[in-house]
Amino acid sequence: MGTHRSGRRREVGAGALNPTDQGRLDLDDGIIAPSPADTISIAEQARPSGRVVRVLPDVPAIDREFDYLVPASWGDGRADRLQVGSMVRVPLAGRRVGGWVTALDVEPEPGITLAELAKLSGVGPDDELIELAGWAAWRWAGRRVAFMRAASPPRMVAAVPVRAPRAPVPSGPTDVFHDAFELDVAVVRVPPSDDGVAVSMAACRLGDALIIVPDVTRARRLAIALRRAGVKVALAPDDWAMAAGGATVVGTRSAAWMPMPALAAVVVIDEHDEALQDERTPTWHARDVVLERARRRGVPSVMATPVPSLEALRAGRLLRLSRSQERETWPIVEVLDRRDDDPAKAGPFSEQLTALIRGSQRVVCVLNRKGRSRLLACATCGELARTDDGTRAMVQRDDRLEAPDGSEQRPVVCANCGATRLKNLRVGIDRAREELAALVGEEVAEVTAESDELATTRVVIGTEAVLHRVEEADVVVFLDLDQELLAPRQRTVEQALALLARAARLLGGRDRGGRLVVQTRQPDHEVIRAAQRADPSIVAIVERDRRKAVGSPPYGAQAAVSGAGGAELIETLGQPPGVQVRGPLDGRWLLRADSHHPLLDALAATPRPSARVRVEVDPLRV
DNA sequence: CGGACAAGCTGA
DNA sequence: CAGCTTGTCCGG
Repeated sequence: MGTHRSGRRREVGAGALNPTDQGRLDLDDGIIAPSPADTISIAEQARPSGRVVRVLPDVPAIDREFDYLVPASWGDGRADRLQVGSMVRVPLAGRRVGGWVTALDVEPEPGITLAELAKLSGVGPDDELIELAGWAAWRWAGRRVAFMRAASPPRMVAAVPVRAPRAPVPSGPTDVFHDAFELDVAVVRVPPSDDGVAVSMAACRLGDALIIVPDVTRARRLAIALRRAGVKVALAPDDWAMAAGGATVVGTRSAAWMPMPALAAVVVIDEHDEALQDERTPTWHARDVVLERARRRGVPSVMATPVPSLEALRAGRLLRLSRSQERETWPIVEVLDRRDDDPAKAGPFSEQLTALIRGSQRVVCVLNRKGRSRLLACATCGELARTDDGTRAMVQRDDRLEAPDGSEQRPVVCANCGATRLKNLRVGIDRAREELAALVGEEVAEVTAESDELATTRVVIGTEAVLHRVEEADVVVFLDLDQELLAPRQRTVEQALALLARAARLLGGRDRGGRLVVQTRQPDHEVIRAAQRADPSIVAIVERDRRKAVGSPPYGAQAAVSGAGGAELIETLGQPPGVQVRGPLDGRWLLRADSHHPLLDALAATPRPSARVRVEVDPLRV
């Protein structure tokens, strides 16, 4: 043996991934003809007589299926309980590993001595989820095992409970949500303070619904609300067994992989939220997983969000309130233009702002300090140091201004007045808190993601996390929205508007009188205009045109390749038709294509090097 | 991933 | 050339 090693290459042809058959990756090895010596040994091998099943071992690096014999001793009933998706333990290369049964009663490849299954551990993902895992492995250039894990119960489940007859859910209003489920895929633009109960109830009236929310707190709340209304709800991932028996499922992004034997409708609440995407590779997005699931099952999907992403708008039809109605659902937005403030002595608090904070009830100040990007402004005229297209902040490196990706450079000169002295606008949150406390003459609490007690002071300050920790406010102030507007990220602008929508949730609609205050040096920015006019379309249109022009998602496909094995992967990938390869920049390559298929098919057909590779499809940072 | 085995390196 | 490290292959 050993003479035909190099012939063992996995063939995953583009043909295996046409739209009707995307779930199947052909994982059989294309084995070349064995040598004569091998042929004799194969001929002498007796065909196994017992049942043979195919198993995908739970070892990400292997990502291949193997055949095993069902032990004769399993005639005690275990053999009957064995099904596609069963979780088993199998011997593999001298050790025992977990795995999933992916096919029953298969014809084993000849010439191989089969080992026996070692243990039947429990119930796992069904056919639908196994196929979906195959599709997701293609869609995010990941390993099937990663998705099979996501689709498996958190603790072993011995058997699926039999479901009691479904209690009817009382009929409800013929509202926008009712209409939305008449479409295949719909996006409903909801008020910023919408809690998702109405859309969820509309889904539950159709049968078992799969409902995705961005965080656990909302999942629990929603589950309680639905149970009160008489819906049988399984909370993901703990109620896995209940879901497998048939129930409405509510949960965070992991819920996208819960078993849904009687799926009737899919709901994604706060579709714009970045928490729906896994930041570890594979960087799968729960929205895209459940939309694909619904499509395959032929059931409707509704995404509800105050600020739909372009991906959502492209996937489904937009339904919205009338202009005047939608306007009522957003708070009043006040813009404090800081371009006129003396940059030499302007701190984070303008005079107007100080007065406003003194004269209000509950105030929440947001000063985001995520990311390391500094923000520079001209010390003379206050103009921000931005790239030519004005979309990103430039940083100072040695004697030059540079774009974060190095694509643009210029001397340290203000683009507006030509002055050469710049000032760093960044202020630490600690200093801002002290300054604010001195200005208002009272205690100001700092709220961070880590702080566990709710702040009791009238005025609080914090990073973005404060918007998740405080339920209600009369004034929410963004001390420095420019930080958000110029962050060197993909979807920066959409995320900035999402942040304002999140603040709007604490304030309620126009009639409550709450105020959303924004300090900025870009008062005409589309994000600010969109919030002022309560019209997220303003951002969507600008952003759509921008992304179409450069072909970024969803108007093109991107993948970032990095890690020790990156160079090798790029090498074997070569130059597939319709795929552009750029880089490396800081050890990272960027692949681009006009659509997913050429890019993802090429990645699927490229064997992974043994060294670690990170492939991010449609990455958040470019 | 982790074991097996081969090829390469070192020191006496 | 034993004894060890490093690299590559492969698993049913």
